[in-house]
Amino acid sequence: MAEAPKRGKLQKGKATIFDVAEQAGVSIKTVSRVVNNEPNVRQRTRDKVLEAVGRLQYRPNAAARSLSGRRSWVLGLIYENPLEFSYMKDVLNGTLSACEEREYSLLLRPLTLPSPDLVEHIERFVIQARVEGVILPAPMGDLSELLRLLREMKVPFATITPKTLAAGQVNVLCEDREASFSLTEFLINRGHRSIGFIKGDPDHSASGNRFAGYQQALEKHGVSCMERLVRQGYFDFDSGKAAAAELLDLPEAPTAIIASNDDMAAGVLLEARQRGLSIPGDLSVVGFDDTPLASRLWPPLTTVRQPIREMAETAAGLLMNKLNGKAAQPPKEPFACEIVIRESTT
Amino acid sequence: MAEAPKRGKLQKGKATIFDVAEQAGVSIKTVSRVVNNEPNVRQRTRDKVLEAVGRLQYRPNAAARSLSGRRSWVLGLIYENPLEFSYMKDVLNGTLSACEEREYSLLLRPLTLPSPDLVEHIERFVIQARVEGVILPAPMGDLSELLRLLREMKVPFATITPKTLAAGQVNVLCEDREASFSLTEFLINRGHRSIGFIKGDPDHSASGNRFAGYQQALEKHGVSCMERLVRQGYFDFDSGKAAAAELLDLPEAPTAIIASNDDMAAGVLLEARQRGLSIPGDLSVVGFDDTPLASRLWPPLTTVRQPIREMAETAAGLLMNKLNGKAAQPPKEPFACEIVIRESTT
DNA sequence: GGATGCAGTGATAGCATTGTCATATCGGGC
DNA sequence: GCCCGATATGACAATGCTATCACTGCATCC
Repeated sequence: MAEAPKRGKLQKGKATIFDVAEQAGVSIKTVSRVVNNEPNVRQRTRDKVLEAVGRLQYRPNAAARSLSGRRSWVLGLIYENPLEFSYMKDVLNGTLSACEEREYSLLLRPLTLPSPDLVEHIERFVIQARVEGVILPAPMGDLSELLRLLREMKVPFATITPKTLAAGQVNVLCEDREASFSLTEFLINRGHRSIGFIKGDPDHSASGNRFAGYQQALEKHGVSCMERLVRQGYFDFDSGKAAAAELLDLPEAPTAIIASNDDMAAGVLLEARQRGLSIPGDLSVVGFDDTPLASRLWPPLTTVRQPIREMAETAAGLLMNKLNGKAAQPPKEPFACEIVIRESTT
Repeated sequence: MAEAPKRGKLQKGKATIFDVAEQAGVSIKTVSRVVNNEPNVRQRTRDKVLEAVGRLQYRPNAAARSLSGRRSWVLGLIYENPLEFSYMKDVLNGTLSACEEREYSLLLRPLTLPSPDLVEHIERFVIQARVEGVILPAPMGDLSELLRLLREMKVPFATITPKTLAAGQVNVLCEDREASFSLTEFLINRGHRSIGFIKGDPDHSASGNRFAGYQQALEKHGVSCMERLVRQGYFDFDSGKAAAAELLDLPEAPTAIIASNDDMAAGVLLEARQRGLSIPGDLSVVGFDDTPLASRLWPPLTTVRQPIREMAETAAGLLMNKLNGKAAQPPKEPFACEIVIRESTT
């Protein structure tokens, strides 16, 4: 009856910092130092503590750590809801892998646009979970209201977008314009002069950039950009098919069509096939993004690929550096895109 | 200099339960009651508190709540790493939506199999983040080591798998066998008697079930199941294509091929096309899962769809019910699958 | 009229960690 | 042998919440 033990009996995996301290014969603060790799702990002490940690299977309690340290070690990923999956798959993989490396957790926040309770959602996200920083893959970087809100809440964020944002922001650039330029040039070099273009959703800044690249390539090679060869699409299969129908109905139909993503290109392929056109004999078709779809279509699609996964990983990494006061961003490598030539082009 | 205020000046979104209590003129415990919808608070008091909450933009701090309440309000989703995306997309959407509804957070844990440090990963996940329960989409339910580990750690889990697990477990069943049975029967009814089958990865129990459904349908209709018409695949495009090549090389090639998923069916389509076969004229092809790919292929693929998203949502919901001591699972609805007939079959 | 019960409320003790600051120890230099 | 500055360690408060239990009224019961 002398003195109740400070903590209850140990249960596997439920050891606390007190148990470790007791086992190692040091104070809890020292355990904390060791566990967090802080300096000023003698090697012998460190070893003792680590041994106790191992024996007790001690794992610091994330909640306590975050409450006490006023750091949540949580990153948020805000993305557009009906998600373009092959893109988000890469974003997700890249972000997760960066988080894992630095022992951050990742919280997902799908957003259906337009979102009337955006503020509500984001506040919940940021205040309640105390999210430290947010990753904004395209097209979230285009939502000025969201950016404003995040700035107002003083939550650092990293964008993956074709748009250059204010300096000092973490901003990994998609080279959409360059990619589109190369792709168009590729077609021109193959002899095409009448090249149709199907734009993407106007709310995505990628759409504008891809179109701009197309225009610039045409201009460079002295091919006039004809408005009648440009159609509006919305990044989905059906709009691609519909736009292709219009283009192919033209008296002087184009000999090649650039769709602003692979899904629309798939639509073009279907429309062409239903008209009995041979591809690439009668019509060359190219897409964007090199989704898994591209290689499974018939014929396999020539497309252009950006290293999305790496870009996301970089964005998350830079963001975490910023959160931890590490050096300003290392010179952003330019993440070159790559044309993947398959059989849908002559 | 009389008495320092108990808390510092308010900053937007940083109000604590003390601030709310002060504003509302009640104790912090009462605020806690209101915020957590606990009973035994007079309506007038409740209103006062809610008003203060609104004015101060108070959001309970998740870390403090979880530390104090010994509940993390976090669910884990463990999935196979190179993810089959269209499947995981549905799983993710369903799980997230269930979590959102009940104000849980979701943590992701991709697992690359085989995983030598599975134990390490899971322990980190479960102990450090204090994950309360885990969702295991197929094929994670097949990893007996993982299940054993979770049981040992006393972490409840919910599986989405064709396999029936021990009673009392949350276990949403995929009707793979039934789906495959229907699909095979569909082909038989269309007159096919020589039906090839490409199995999936033998490590996924779905593979076995899909094959079993095929066999049973053949048997029911008195069509003998010929071993030479069955090939092993691994759920990927290339293995599907290779298996198709073997089947089509047969002296008496099948008139229809069932691939155990859409990606392999896409491989079959490509192989058939390269041999100049007309589809569905010379060969009918069907897949599984109704991925976006299925409707974009040429010809669009007849396939069978299971309501994965709903299944995941249900699994997560049941799991959370269990965690909160709610009634045992309501009679599991049988999540019927549906044959999606497109143009790849006669 | 005193005991009983219960809805409504609050004081206080955790929860498991990190931050702050004080203290102990060490290794030299003289 | 003593002092100094740096290094190493610990005591204790703070974090923001929930759990526990005690307390206050007030209606009900015999």
